[in-house]
Amino acid sequence: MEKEGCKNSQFGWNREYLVPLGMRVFLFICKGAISLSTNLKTKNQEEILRHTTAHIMAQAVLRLWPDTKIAIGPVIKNGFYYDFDLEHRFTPEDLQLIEAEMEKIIAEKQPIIRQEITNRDAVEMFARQNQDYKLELLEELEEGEEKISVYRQGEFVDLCRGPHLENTGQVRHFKLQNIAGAYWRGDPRRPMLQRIYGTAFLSKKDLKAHLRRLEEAAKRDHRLLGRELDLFSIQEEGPGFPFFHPKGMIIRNELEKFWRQEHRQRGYQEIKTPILLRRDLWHRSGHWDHFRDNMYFSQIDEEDYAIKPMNCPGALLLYKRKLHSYRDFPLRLAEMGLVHRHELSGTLHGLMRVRAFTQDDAHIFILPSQIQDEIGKVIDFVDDVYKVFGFKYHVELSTKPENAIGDDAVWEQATEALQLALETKGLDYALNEGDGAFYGPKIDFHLEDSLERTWQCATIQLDFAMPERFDLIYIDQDDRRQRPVMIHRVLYGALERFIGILIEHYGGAFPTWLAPVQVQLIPIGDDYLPYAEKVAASLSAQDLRVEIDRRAEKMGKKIREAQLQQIPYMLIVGGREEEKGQVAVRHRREGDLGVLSLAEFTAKIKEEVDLKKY
RNA sequence: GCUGGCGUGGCUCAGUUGGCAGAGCGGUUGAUUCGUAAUCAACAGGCCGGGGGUUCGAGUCCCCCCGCCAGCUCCA
Repeated sequence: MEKEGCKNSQFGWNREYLVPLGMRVFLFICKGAISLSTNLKTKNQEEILRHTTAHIMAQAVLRLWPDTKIAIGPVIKNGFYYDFDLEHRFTPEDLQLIEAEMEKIIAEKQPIIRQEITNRDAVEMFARQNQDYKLELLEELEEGEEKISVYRQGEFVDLCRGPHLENTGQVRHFKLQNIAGAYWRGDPRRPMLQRIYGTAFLSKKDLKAHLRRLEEAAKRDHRLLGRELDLFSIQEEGPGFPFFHPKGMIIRNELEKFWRQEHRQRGYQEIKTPILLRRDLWHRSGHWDHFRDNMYFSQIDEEDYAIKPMNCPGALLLYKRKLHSYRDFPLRLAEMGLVHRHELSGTLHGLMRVRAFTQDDAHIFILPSQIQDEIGKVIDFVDDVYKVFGFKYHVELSTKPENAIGDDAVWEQATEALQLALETKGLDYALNEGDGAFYGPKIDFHLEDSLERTWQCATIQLDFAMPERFDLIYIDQDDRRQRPVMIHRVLYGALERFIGILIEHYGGAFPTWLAPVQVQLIPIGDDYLPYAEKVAASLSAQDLRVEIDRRAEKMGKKIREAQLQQIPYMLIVGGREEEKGQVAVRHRREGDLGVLSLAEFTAKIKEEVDLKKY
């Protein structure tokens, strides 16, 4: 590796950034630097590139606003960010300014030098620069690491593990994307910093492709499509409380229909529990202590009530209405339960994050000996359902949170049971420490949407605590009273969020079984309206959703609008079709499919609907 | 909730230094009856998010509130 630049740079440093006397500087310079020519995997190369770009961005910001305190600047999926603390508030125009300054730093081809210094020397150096956040980071490093590494490029130096590129000139294709607030160390009690997000790629082509992908994803935004396709809306009068329009209801109802079929086949019974229940129930369940901040309350006849944020207490009351035998188990009670949660206003997001939503819940009461088997069945159920939609997902196991009920031994037992079930199924999973529900550990299924964000949808929670609190019992084979175990689970998660994800997943082009309008009839002129009516009636009789475009518009316009509405099939009917009892079929993706008899078309689309093809 | 940005017909957006609220799309009506992604014309449509203030005069300037957007935190 060529080190020429490094030599020069020794003299290029700004005085105040000079290493304190006596500090042991290891100038094996580019040792921690990585040349782009090395045959590292592209992903690692991209990460290194992005990390270096983050440093260049911080350097540029410091040049433009010298009083800036820099916090941290890690690589994230598809990019990087850096957090800054400064008086000036960044504007979108500033991003261009910063980019221009970055271009200068890149043109300077500054060598990037790794140095290993003692913590004390680092403290001295960052103290001189008033980099308080770095000092805080150093305090935490103090214990473990004697030597810490810093990376230097020109006048800029940052506490960093590396690795980095050899010099700033190797960064070519980058873009600063947006500005946002972020708490220091993610802690709401700490100062709010200004975060700049950006990305960088090895080639111009990759960068362009990535930016194009983002644009494409933005076009699929369910909030946009929800309006364009007239599926739902959220009015100013009810932030976080979505309205479902007639077309959105069709999707919702189809999802529920599918859900009910599947549950019936798997031995679930459906229930419905009230939305409002007395407040003392919520004390008993632990929600008052652990979930109060997210709950809505009300008064009826001077009694305090709570609007349910979860369905479990209702299901528990239903369980307790009679004595159960071990022979009843697994007792599977499913509920499309409408819950309300007071989410922070800033977190609301279309259908993805709302304040009222319908969980496709179920509470399964089992013997302790049935845990493995039943959890396995639920895992299979989730997989079967997601397959129908063609979703990618990953699984996480969440363990005991700080804010929990029940003792440690029980938690351990429950967590191990879930772990075992996952391993039995051979599923890879990530461990999510401390992220369980307050009453039990859980397995979460995360779906990936078009922007590569992940959303928690299905979750399976094992609960020993609620049965205890509600003193649930069953009678075992020896006529003794025993405590059942309870599983809480959802598949879609929340219908609202799931629909939001579906909208983005399909880009509005719903598979025919879900499409609000499955067939759009397009008569070429008024003369053929009667025939169109006849065709429509025939299809409707087959339980298909048909609309006729009766407007006095030209065919081209009717087709265009049906295309924009992403209607799966357009049937163009004129004199030629009427004569032979046929329809001219156009598919939204495949275009003109030619002429079919009405019977042929009906059979084709029926099959597509029945098989839930997508 | 926090930080920053933004609110003008249904939608996308114009609107000089404060001086008569506009366009395109959509809608309605009329004409047109058409063969695989936009026919023509006319008309209607706005408490410029809400409330205070400054001013002879506020869409425009100031303050408060509400909502939305990007994130943070939190979550189905």
